[in-house]
Amino acid sequence: MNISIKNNRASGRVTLADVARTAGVSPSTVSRALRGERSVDPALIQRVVTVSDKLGYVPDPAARALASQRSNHVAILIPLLSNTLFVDLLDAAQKTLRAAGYQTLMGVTHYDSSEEEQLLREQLLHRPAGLLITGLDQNTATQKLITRSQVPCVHLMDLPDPGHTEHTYCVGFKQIQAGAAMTNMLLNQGRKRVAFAAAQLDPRVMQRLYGWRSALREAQLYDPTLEWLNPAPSSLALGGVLFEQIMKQKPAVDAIFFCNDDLAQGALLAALRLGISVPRQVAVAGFNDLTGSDQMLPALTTVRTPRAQIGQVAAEMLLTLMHGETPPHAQVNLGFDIIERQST
Amino acid sequence: MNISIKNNRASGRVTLADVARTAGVSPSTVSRALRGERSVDPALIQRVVTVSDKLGYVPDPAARALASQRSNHVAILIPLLSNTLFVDLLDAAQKTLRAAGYQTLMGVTHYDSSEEEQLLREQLLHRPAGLLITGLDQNTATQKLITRSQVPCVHLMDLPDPGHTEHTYCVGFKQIQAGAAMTNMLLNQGRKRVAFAAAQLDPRVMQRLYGWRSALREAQLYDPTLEWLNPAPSSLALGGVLFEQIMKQKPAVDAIFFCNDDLAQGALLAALRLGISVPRQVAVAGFNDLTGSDQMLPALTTVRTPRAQIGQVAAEMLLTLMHGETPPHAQVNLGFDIIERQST
DNA sequence: CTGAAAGCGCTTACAG
DNA sequence: CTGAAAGCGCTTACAG
Repeated sequence: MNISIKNNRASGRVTLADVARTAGVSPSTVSRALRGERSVDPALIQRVVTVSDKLGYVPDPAARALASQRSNHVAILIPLLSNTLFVDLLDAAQKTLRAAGYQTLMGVTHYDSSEEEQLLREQLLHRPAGLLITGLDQNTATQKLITRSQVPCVHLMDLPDPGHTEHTYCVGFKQIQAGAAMTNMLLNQGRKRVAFAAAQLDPRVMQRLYGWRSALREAQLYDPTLEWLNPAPSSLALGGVLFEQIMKQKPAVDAIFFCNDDLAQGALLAALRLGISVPRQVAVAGFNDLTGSDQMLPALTTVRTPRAQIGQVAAEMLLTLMHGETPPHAQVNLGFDIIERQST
Repeated sequence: MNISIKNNRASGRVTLADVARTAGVSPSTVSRALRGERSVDPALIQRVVTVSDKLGYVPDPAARALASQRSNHVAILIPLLSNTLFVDLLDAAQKTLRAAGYQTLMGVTHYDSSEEEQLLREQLLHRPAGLLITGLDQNTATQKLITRSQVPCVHLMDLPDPGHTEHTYCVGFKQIQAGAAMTNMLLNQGRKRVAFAAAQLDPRVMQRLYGWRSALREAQLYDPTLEWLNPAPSSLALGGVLFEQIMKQKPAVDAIFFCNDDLAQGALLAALRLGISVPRQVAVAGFNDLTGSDQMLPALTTVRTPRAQIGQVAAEMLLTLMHGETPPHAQVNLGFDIIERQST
């Protein structure tokens, strides 16, 4: 007796047809039963599942994708892999999605909207079941691609202004509010000359800048010469450079709010090197609460952003959408926390 | 006239059949021409390519995968996303692979060999064209999966002992040599009581430990009580803790070699907090040259590992393998550099 | 060098 | 609730 009578294909793969034959039902029924489609006799479901398990049947994703025009891939677009922020997002989303049976297709845009568009085009070929995309600032072509593809999409990290785009799904927090909140905290501590130092200058960084501006304007302390905007990529080293520049050119500054923790950490290390006392002479604040910020000397005051949670909640919202259901809220605000440590 | 006479399918998608019809050749020929198969009339290739471009034809990956039993996915398995080391690997590999038309399927194993096995099983369902996998320490089931799948595979970050596994493709460096080299450098600087502090304790960390041991044994300075091995995940905070422990319990130690830079950075920050002078009282060395190590105070002496290069070269080797060719060398040693800074 | 035909392994209207 | 049939869009022996 040859066991292979159950399965006479060359590949050795157990197919849906094998399960159907063994269970004594049609392939259609196996397909429906296994996908949990309603309107299949519970007894049959039971039988099909049993046989399927016994034979060790696993559906072929390619065949499924071809027939249904929808794969089990979920595409995710992030700007960079060199910023832990986005890696945390990716990690959390990927974990949630995998648990639900989806494979993550990652794309790195390098903050380049045409690269983003090209990447999306490629990913769309795989007919992803869903799409996760960082930010709200896609170019027109990309927006069209998303709309036309009909693929459910959730945006990460930011929220639109109220009134606009009610139909855009997103999970994040108000960057502008976070920028204002940290600035206000510094003002409440009695700081009068608060600089804003930023790199990369992506749309979310700009929002934080606007928050800083509005808080200072409200306090009648806005001084445009205290904006230090550098389009270069964010890094520890650049933070040190910016810090030194500011201290040299604006010695009266009594606080510096950096748009990202790596810059602020670099500033703290530069302060140690230069013998500048933080926070006595100048307060230093960061953004994101990245690894190491709590270990710095002095420990860094920063804004803790719920990026892992954003990744997870966005993935869950996407899952809902992919099931054809409507999430209770199209926009989810996960907020942020001001973490006061010793650097301010 | 309706342009859609060229294409009467509901999906609106331009298919290979559309190209064949328009070019006046058979689908087989289009398929062959587009995949650059030898033995197609150059004139026909020309014609097919032109028509294909004009119609904007893009092959459907799912159909291709189903028919050919091979997708354009490349699976990559890494332990963690929270260690920049692996993210650098992923980033470089992904970049190289994408340029060659492949989509990266990432799997995060959490240093768990049965999770690794499960992940690989899932990835194999997508019939990847190639596989990149961190380390050489897969469990038996995983090894069998790889072998049976016939999918070309390249291992990352480590090299096998000479003599064994000539048929295992890998790109990395000798972890044991790197461990010994850093230890010898410390000894050459006149250090006599060199501790080794490690976390995570994955196979590569253990190799570094063996390198440290052998160097100290050779110098007749080996002291087993100077091994600080902690299985917890590596982090800045843990580095600080280990540093404090060692200094308290082994005050005579004059150098500490940490198995990873995050630990060493944490140690440096702890030293600042505790008022312990580095390198005067104790030298501190790390491993990997991660972001920020050059910015520390004092700047961290470490082993620079060519992880981005490893990711790229491994991807290139995999590409060769996927084309059915044999790479000139099955094992590529990319070496490492000792970076002497101020902490030693 | 080229084509007709079968097949990859599923899903999904369409009937019943 | 179930099944027969067509079809998803390619590739690949097999002939010629």
